[in-house]
Amino acid sequence: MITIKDIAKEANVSAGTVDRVLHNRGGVSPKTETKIKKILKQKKFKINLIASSLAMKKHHNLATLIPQYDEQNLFWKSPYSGIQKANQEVSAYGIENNVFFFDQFDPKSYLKAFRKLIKTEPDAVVMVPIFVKESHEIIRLLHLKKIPYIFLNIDLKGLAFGGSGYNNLSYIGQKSFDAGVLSGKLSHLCSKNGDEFLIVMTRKNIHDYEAISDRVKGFKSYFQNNFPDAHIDQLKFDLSDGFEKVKKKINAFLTKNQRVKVIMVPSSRVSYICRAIEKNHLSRLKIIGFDTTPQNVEALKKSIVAFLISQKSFNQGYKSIITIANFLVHKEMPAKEIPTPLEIITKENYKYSHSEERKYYNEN
Amino acid sequence: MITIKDIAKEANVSAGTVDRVLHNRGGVSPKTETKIKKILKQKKFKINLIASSLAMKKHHNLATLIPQYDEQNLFWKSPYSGIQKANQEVSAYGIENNVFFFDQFDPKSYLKAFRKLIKTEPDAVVMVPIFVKESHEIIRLLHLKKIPYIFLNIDLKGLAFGGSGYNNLSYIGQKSFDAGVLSGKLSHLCSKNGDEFLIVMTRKNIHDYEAISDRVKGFKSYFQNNFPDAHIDQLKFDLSDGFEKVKKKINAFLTKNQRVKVIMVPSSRVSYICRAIEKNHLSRLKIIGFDTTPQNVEALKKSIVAFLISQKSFNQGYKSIITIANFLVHKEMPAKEIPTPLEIITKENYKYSHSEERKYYNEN
DNA sequence: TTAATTTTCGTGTGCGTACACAACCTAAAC
DNA sequence: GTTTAGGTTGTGTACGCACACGAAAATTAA
Repeated sequence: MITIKDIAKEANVSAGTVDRVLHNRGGVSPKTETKIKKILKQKKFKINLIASSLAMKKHHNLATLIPQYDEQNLFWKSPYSGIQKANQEVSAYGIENNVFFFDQFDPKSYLKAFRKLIKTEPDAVVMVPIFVKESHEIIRLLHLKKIPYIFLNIDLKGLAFGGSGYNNLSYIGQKSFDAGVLSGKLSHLCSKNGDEFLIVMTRKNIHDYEAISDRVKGFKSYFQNNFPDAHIDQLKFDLSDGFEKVKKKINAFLTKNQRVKVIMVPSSRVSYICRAIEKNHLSRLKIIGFDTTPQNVEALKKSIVAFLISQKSFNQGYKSIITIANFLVHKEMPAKEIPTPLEIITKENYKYSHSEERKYYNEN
Repeated sequence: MITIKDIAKEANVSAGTVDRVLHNRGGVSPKTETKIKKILKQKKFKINLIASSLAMKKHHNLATLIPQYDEQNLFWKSPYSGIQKANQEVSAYGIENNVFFFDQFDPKSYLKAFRKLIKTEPDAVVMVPIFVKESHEIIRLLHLKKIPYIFLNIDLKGLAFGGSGYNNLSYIGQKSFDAGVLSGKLSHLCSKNGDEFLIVMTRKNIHDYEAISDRVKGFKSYFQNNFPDAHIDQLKFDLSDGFEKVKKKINAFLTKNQRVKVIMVPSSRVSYICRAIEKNHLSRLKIIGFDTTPQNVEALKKSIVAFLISQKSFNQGYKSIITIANFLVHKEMPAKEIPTPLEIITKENYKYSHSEERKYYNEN
């Protein structure tokens, strides 16, 4: 292993000088600089990240703003687990991450959590910008205080204060449109000529609306581009609709439209829909949904759901922290968009995915 | 962040003493030991791995034995890229990995590469045990020299020298049978009642035989368990069969058996088979194959292939090195089997997978 | 009681890098 | 020739931990 000292000796200078050219810190004569650079290349010197980050050890202070999960809504447990794992890893680099939770249905709790957050004077923020108006305020403040921030899971677009768009370092999440396209492809693959398709939308989590509508757009666009004659129906339910009403409506529809053979549910509530569908309909249906919530996986295992498209939200949470940590410690500029893989999950490959995640689920 | 010094101060001892109880190095009175342990727990002290591995700096010496890739056979490029990435990461931990290549069709080159390898006196070995007899010899020597080893990609089973099986620390690779089951599921999903299925086997890479036959077994077992009436045909080609012969045979078969609608190729040679099939047949076929070689991905993008099941061999290579590095540095015992996720790749989600891998492909 | 051991513990150094500070050297200004 | 400013370079310390060495304390033997 080549060290700075080795290079220094070779170039007849001190380690400090080598360090200066390594970091373009200036104050080195052109002559010695080129000399050192040559030796650096020749000996293939690579900075020892271990020693480097130990030496830096600027204690960084992160903050994360995400929705609280509960029994009814486990979706946000997964990214939180990923965040926890990342927290553990980066703590050795002198990075501490404070997580602040809010109620995903209550804008006020969102602002309240942020006020607590900002008091800790974080060096960077990871946030899930659920509420448009409130997020705008939050981002304005972050912008003012020059605190870098990244978006997790929701790619909020909005006019920033210097012009152009928000200045989030990066967005980490799924490309919902493409996920929809994929669901279209899968739907088509498991259909035959003459089959009809049904999209079932629930609007339980209003904030998902953007992502859900993008998925629907992607789904439709797949057929538009490849099989424009395909017949696609759509059912919409609202928060106010109780389970019984959903049940009635959907089964009536399926009875009337016997040629519907594939159902796509563009949200994580596919298992809920499945429960509403009567057995005699289920047998002819291929059902495709999103996200590997415990209930959805259950339906997958029972072969009620054919495919789940996972956004690997555990990895999203994990990656968000790692990304911003690398930015703080190694000044590594992240990509503006870090899309999550679109993972196709079936009964047969579920057990091989999410293995690290399961470890964390059980530990907490 | 809690440091050893913090603990030492709290316990009115020196850092050295704390270090002794942390590593069970003995020479500490029971009284102070319990006291320190209590504070350790109470303060939730975690060793700073960064500083730890910097201080240890035991220079470990790894060795890897894998097949050489070439233009004809790009399969092994992918794990090698993963290994390279891992090499770079662990080099900071004072771990150096020497890679030795051999010709995957030549047992002699396998032994020759190993002889070179063993001269470097490695502390641990990552190997792809392609040849049964020769591997037995190699493993015997490793066993004798008490050098730990792990299997990559091929889970060779054999009687060891103390009894029971080989003592590889771990196997990292795909569970071929389950991959076959998955291919069965996908095949069935994109078929309709009365469709027939065709398995096309090529035996170009003889060493894959085990994995390939396991995939076929898995495929069949899926139908056995779920749709025992399904009609499954099988075509086998040999090394000696030229492309023209393959073409003739397969097209004749497809002409004769018009009800064949799904083809499963249990190897990475699916694009080769596709090239052999005439256009008029292709249009009615759904084709499923394995591994994301450049040619296969090309066929996927052209919608000739419907699904590829990827074994993420880049990750396999990467993980093999990381695993053994963790074993050497942190004495972390790996799982006996580390199965790779069974990733389902379609035209629509390809671009979101293998993103890190592509980076390495381009760099090298 | 003192000497010889053994147990228990503190100190110091090094791992490779980052960075502040000090020291030096050159050349211009007086 | 002396001063001074500016450009260059060397030195020292810290980061948190591991480990060797030796000192102090406790125990046993004489």
